[in-house]
Formats: sequence, structure tokens, C-alpha cells
Amino acid sequence: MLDKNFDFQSAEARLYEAWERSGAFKPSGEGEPFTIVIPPPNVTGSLHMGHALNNTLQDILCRFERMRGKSVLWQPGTDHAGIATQMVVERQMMERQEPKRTDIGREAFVEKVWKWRHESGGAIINQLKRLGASCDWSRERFTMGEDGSSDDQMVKAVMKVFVDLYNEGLIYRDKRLVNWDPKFETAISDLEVENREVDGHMWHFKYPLAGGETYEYVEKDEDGNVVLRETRDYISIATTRPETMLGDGAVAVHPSDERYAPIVGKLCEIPVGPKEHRRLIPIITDDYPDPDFGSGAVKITGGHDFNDYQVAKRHNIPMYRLMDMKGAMRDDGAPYAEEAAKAQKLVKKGGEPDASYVDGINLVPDEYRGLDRFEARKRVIADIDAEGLMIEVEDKKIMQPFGDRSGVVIEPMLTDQWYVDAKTLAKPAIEAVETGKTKFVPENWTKTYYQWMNNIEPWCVSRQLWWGHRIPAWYGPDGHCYVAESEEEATKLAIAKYTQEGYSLEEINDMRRHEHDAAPLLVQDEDVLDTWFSSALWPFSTLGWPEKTDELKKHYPTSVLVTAFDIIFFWVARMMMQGVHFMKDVPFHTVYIHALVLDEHGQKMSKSKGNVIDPLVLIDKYGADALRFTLAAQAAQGRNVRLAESRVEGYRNFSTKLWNAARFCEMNECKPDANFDPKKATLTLNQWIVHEANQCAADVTREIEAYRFNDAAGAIYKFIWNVFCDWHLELAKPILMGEDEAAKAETRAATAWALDRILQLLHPFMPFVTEELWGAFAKRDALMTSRWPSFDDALKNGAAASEMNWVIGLISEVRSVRQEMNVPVAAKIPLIFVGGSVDDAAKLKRHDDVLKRLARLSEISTADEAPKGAVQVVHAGAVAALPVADFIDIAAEKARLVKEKDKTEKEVAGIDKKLANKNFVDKAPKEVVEEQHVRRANYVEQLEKIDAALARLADL
RNA sequence: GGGCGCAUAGCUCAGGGGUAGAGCGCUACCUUGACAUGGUAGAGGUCCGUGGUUCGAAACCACGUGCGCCCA
Repeated sequence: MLDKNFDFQSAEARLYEAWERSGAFKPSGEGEPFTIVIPPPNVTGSLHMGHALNNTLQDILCRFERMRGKSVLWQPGTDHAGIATQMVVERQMMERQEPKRTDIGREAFVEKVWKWRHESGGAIINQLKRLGASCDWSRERFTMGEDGSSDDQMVKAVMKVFVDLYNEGLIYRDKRLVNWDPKFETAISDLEVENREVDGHMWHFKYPLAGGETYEYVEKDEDGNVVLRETRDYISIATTRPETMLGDGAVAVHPSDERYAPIVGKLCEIPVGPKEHRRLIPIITDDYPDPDFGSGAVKITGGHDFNDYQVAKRHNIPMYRLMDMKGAMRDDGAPYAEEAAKAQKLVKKGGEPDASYVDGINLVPDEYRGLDRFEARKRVIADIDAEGLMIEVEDKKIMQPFGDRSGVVIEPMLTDQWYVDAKTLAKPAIEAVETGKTKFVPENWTKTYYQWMNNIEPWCVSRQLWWGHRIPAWYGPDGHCYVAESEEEATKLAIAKYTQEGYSLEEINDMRRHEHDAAPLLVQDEDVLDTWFSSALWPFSTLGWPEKTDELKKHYPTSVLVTAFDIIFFWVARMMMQGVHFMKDVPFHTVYIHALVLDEHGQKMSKSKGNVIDPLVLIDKYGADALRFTLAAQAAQGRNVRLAESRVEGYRNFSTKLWNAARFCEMNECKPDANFDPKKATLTLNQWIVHEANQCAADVTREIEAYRFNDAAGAIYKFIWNVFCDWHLELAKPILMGEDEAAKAETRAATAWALDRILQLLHPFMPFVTEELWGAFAKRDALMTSRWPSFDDALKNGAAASEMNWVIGLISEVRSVRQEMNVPVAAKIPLIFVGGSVDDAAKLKRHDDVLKRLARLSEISTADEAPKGAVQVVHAGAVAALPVADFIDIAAEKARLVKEKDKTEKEVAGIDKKLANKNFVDKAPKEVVEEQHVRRANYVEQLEKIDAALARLADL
């Protein structure tokens, strides 16, 4: 006997373990392959609501397809998360008061990280299990392999991709502006930068014209009237970052800006630093400045601003680096006077400046050197102000870039980095979507993908971290770079090169940097690769590439990638580029983009807002099934999921409802019966539930196939609660408790059959409770390995459906009247059916028990006329009269009928208006017009009955 | 500035050229033999506004208003 409630807390772990132990999570059978690679969660991460939704949807698809007989591989794993992991381990070291990373050195530190990874990394994997995720854990992968050793296949894959791309000219080293994180001292990706609006200032400064030159500054209003005319010896520049003035290379104005036309091409002076060495910079024109913004003139600091960088590139303006890697003002090089002279000479020379020469120039005046950038800002402002060159300070909201992990202000910085030529790789990846090889669901995300891919910038893949795939590039004594999959290979390349250059082996040996022979000839690049570089290979590296494994052959391309829209750039774009390039085929046929999970007020969940809902807490409280169902039921395409705990509670109630329905089945011995053939059910009730279950299977299947998880969940929910529980079980009760053994046996079997279907159809959404019930009813193989009930045309039964709908309708009408007439619940009243057909009479007879029970009737009879004092309900063209004179409130009954009459008349009037419209009758499809006639006839018939009832009431 | 999206019941949201839907909440009644984590019944809507397309618009189109997100 089942307990009164499902004890999910003890059942979940037990069921999950049994599934896993049985090997049910592994691909099996000869079916068509169905493959999903999990978007690998960060190894330091823990399950948040986004993961919960993401993995619930993947699990629904996997369980569904597995039951449909496909050979399902859900490939799990985690990524190594460069910065995050390094941070976690460093924090741990600090807490333990151990020596710092920099004290113990790279090798020891990396060893520590591996130790952490093996001991406490990947906690999220166990959390995914709690959710019920049916991943093939035997294939779990990590983007750095088991231990990072060079013969690990996951490592080999990354090395091969790097080397191949390098040899194809698609990876190169370059000095460009990157997002520099001064806290972690590494380049980070655009996507790791969070732009936040903060309170800032806009300073307006005078940049004096060289040699004290003057010009007439004229400002006009929209109509061209002069509103200001004055003689100026300066140009007004607005900036939010005064400290970067030191690196200005030019002042730019828009070519159409008449105000500055007289001074374009002239020089002006940067108003900071020692007076005698102030640098002069040219005033140039470019489309970038917005004439309506600020003064219309902007300073161009190519080395510390992304927009300026573009301008500087266009005009060959030198880009000076002002800061060191910690974001402090540079303290290297010669005294300012000398360095400034170098810069001045450079400008005079013209042409494209040599980037590394420029990088060597330190233009920070001596008194600012070594200062933190924000301190330097204060000093610069104070100094300019003291000189009377400050025009004004505006308080202003400004967008400022922050490192999403470090929280510090990101500094655009010119550094040498490794780049992937993303533009070239993007082309075929864009084409793959254009030609439909990969489809986005919902389709509108295609645009986002195109937009991102069409504007893609070179992808900076190097990071100045210790945790990650070390870049397989080595430098020779002459600084020449060798890229190869191993140091041996690189050394061979080097020896070959030096030999060709005429060096003897002995001479090459002498090049080693140390006296002893063991010293390497080459020195490896210090940098590691961006984590995404390895994640991009995930759809094929996890399947064994570069080996030509069976898995790769069978499961690539994968079926679908399930992810949130904010990850399109991270995942989809990069996996597409690498997949198409290396596998010559797309990594997935479909990209399903689901919503973000927000709190119930539509706010993003964040720690700082304190509105984070922990999925594990909800699982503990309501069970994994309830959480999963909640997420699926709200996963409407193109909508965000607003998660309210009350919703989860509601679906927990739903699972309890199912549990108790099953309990009822158990109590009434509704056990699965192998001899039951649903096609051969004889009782209308049983034919009907077979029909309905079949219909539900069709609905659920169709909706999951279309990724409409909410509709699929809605269909099974309705069927279970509103069809099976509310009606089938209630209608079956008289039979199950009656004397007709044959009817009882068939109903038991049919009910058990329907319950089995329910468990199967619900299983992808609520795997635990369904599996538990499945096991409780019979000794058999696991539900998760059972075959999905597909729609069967032979199980359709329209006649049974309409008959049962008639019964259900009649019961509902009677109940409704009883309530409105305040007939006591306990009172049993007779029902006299008036004006019904022969068929109606037969139906009344067939369902006599049920009608009496559910409508609480004492007896059912037919008559030609309703008795006086009876309330009358119009039902399907007939009248059901209920003699409730004892309870009836004539005024209330009259009001009820009048209200109904009104409503009906309105309907008729509406239809009449439509039918009177010649255009409608002529132009609307025949069926639509016919439908309106039928509707009208029904309403008119109903009206007649209502009128008759009113007339009878008047007689009382 | 560019892009995407949203506006339907008190709340959260489905839907979709012809007949207005769900869950939650609310009201009344019911401890009836699976279930009070329940049952029965009910109230509640100018489908944001304005135009257009159409025989017919809440739905399609345009514009407007308000709100959200992404990118610059």
C-alpha cells in the first residue's frame, strides 16, 4: 500500500542511483543517435536557477528521446574557468594563511589547483544529479583533461587546434588594445566586462593653441543665428578621464564642424606636465566626434580608449601606454623631458609609428609616476585647475567598465596578445546558419547571432594566468617564435631553422641560455589560453577528437544545444566557428535558446539584490519533480521565467494529486494487465479514457518536438488533473464499487493502462514520482527505459468522447444549478429529463449510477413536460428539470434565467449581425459561415428552453 | 544611437483572423470512502492607445505611449 504522500526526500537519491547503476544513462540500442553536449558549467560553480532550467530542459529532451528508442548521449562535464578557479584557490590559500601564489611559483601553484580540482572541484555535478539529470557520467569530461598531461586527449585537442590554426595563419600575435584587469593582471574578454552606469564627472579643459595663436570661435543656434562670437586661444576639450590626457595623440573634431574649421591642422598643447616640455598635438578631423556632444572636440588617446584606438589607427596617431599592469602610472624609462622629446620627434617624422618603440616611451611626468591611476587623476585635475585652464566640471552619469569577477575598473591597455582571426572563421559559421544547417529556436535569435558574428573582432585568446592550457609557443634565443604541439616538436623546428641559417649543432647548443646542457634551447610562452578556447571544441573534443572515435562518428554533429540567450556569444558562436572549421560540419543542428530565470517581480537574481532563489533549497522543500515541472511549465519561448515559490508549491501539489490518484488505483486493484487491449474496450467510459490518453500522447509529443515545453507540460497537467482525476476516476467509482465483475475488470485494466500512459508521458518532466509509481504497480523494467506511447489512430473514439462530454456537461450543469439555488450538498433530488431523444434516454440509462452519484440525484426519469416548480437547465438541446421547490428561491431562479437569457440573446445578436453582413456571407469561407448558422441554431434552441422555463416559473 | 522583446483577469502569464484562456489569489459551500498539498461552484477582462489591411482584428501592419534587455 502506498503511503499517503510521496516521500521524495528518501526516494530521489535511491531512484537516481538505481538508474545510474543500471546503465540507463548510457547510449544504448541501435536507434538513431540523439546527442546533447551539456554547456559545461564552470568547475567552481554551484547550481543556480539558470542551470536548473537549462538542465531540466535538456533532461526532458533526453528522457523523451530515450523513451522514443533513440540512442541518447547526454555528454556532461565542466570547464576549467581560468580566472574563477585561480581565484578560488588563491582565496583558499589566503584563508589557510599559506604563502601567496607568487611566492610558491607557477608549478607549485598549478599543482595546488589540480589538487583542489580533484578534491572539491565540480560540486555542481552532484547538484545536477539532484535535479535528476540523466547524463552519461561515465563520459564526464573536463576541458583540461584528467590531469592536464600532454598526452591527455582533451589537452591534445586544444594543442592541435592551436597549432593548426597558427599554421593556417588564423592565429597570430599582435599588439592591440585589450580589456585589462589590473587586479588579476590579465587580459579579459569583452564578455567578462560589465558596463555599469556610475556617477562620474565630465571635466572641460582648455587646450591652448600652439604659439599663442587665436581664432574666432562662432557658435550658432539651429536656425543659423549667431549666439556666441569670441576670440579664443584655446580649444575646449571634455573628458571623463583626465589622467589619460598624458597619452593624447591628437584632438579630433567632426569635419562638418564649422566652429573649429579655422584651426584644423594646427597644433595645440596638452595642459599638463612641466610647462617647458608640454607636448603639442595636432587638431584633426574624423567622423567619430559628435558635434552636439560636449564641446564637439575630443582628445584622442589611442592607448587607453577603444573609440580613440580606432581613430588613432585611421590617422597613424601614436598610442602611448601610460600605466603599468597594476593600473598605476608608469614609473619606467628615462625622465619625462627625454621621453616627451622622443614622442615629439616621432610625430614630426610622421608615417605609421612602430608600436613597440612607442610602447617604450613613458609620457608620465615625473611627479605623477608610480601613482595609482585614480590618484593621478586627482593630481592632474588639481594642477590644471591651479593653472586656470579648467572651464567647468559637470556631474554626469557615465558608463564604466568593471571586471565581472574582480570588480575593479577595467583599463583598456595596449599589450601583446595571441589572437584568433575570428572574422575568417566566422564566415562559414554564418553561412551554416544562413543555409539552415543550424537552426535557432526561437528563430529570432538568428538575428542576434548574425549581428554578433558580422561584427566580430579578433578574438584575444591569451590570458596572463597560470591556470589553463599553456600556449604551445616557444621562443628561441633570437626571439623567434615556434608553435608546435610539444616542446620536442618546437625544438626540432628551431634546430631546423638554425641549421638552415648555417649554424652547426654545436653552435646551436651554445645558444642555450645557461651553461649546462640541460637548459632548454627554447622558452615557452608564459600565457595560457582563454577557457573558451577549449570550450569551443567541446562538441567534438568530448567525443574523442582528434582521434577518429566511434562516438565522434555516431554523435557528431550533435542534435541540439540548449542554452540561454546571454550565452549565444560565449558558446554558440565559438563552437560554431571551431566545429565548422575542424569537423567540416556544424556542431549542432538546432540551438534552442531558453529564457533567463528572474525572480517573481521580473528582476534578475543577484547576490547584491538578495533575491537569489537556490534551486537546491527548493528541491529540498518541494522535491526535484516540482521544481522541474515549474521551470518547464513556464519555459514559454521568448519569455523570461519568473519564478515564484508558490508556483513550485502548486506543482508539488500536482505531484501529490497524481500520487493519490495512483493510490486510489492501487486500492481498487487497477493493476497493469497485459491482456488488456485498449482498442477493444467495451465500456464507453473506458473507450473515452483511452481516446483521451491517446490524444494527450499526441499533444505532449508534438509540443516537446517543437520545444514548446510549457505547452507539453500544460497538456499532461490538464490530462492528469482535469481529465483523469476529476472525471475518469470519479466516473469509474460506481463501476469499481459495483457488482458487475466484467465491467469492473475492464475498468480496472483500462484505468491502469491510462495511469501507465500518464506515468510515461509525465516522466520526462517528473522523473522521480513517476518512476516510483511505475515500480509500485508491477515488477518491471524501469519507466525511464520504457517505450514512449505514441499516438495511435486506432485508439481514437469520437463517439465515446462526445457521449462522455455529454455526461460531464450534464453533471456540471446540475451541480452549478444546485449551488446557485443553495440546494444543500447532502440533499438528493430527482432529475426529470424533458424533450430528450431516444439516444439521450439510452445515455441516461447507461450512466445512471454515475449521474446519480456525481450530481447527487435521487432518481432520473424522462417526461414530456417539466413539472411545476422545477428549476430547468438547458443541456444539449434538451432540458433537465430539477424539482427543488423546497429549496427554490423564485426570485433567484428568475434572475438566473434572465441572466442566462441575456447572455444568450447577446450571442444571437452578434451572430445575426455577422450573418446580415453580405460581405461576410459572400467572402468568408463556407465552413465559417455554416459554423455561425449552427451556433445560432443552438443558441436559439437554448433561448426557447429558457423562455419555456421562465413561463413555467411565472405559473408558480 | 543600433538591435531585440513586452503590454490580455487582482498577480504571473499562455493563446492567437471568426466562441476570452490557465495557474495563483479572491468569494461561497463541502472533512463524501485517493487526495484539505483536496473537492464543488462562482466573481473577475475596453486583450495599452490611434490609425490601416480585412467580410471580420485582441490577434496582421504602421505609428504613438509605457516598460524591459542586449550592443555601442
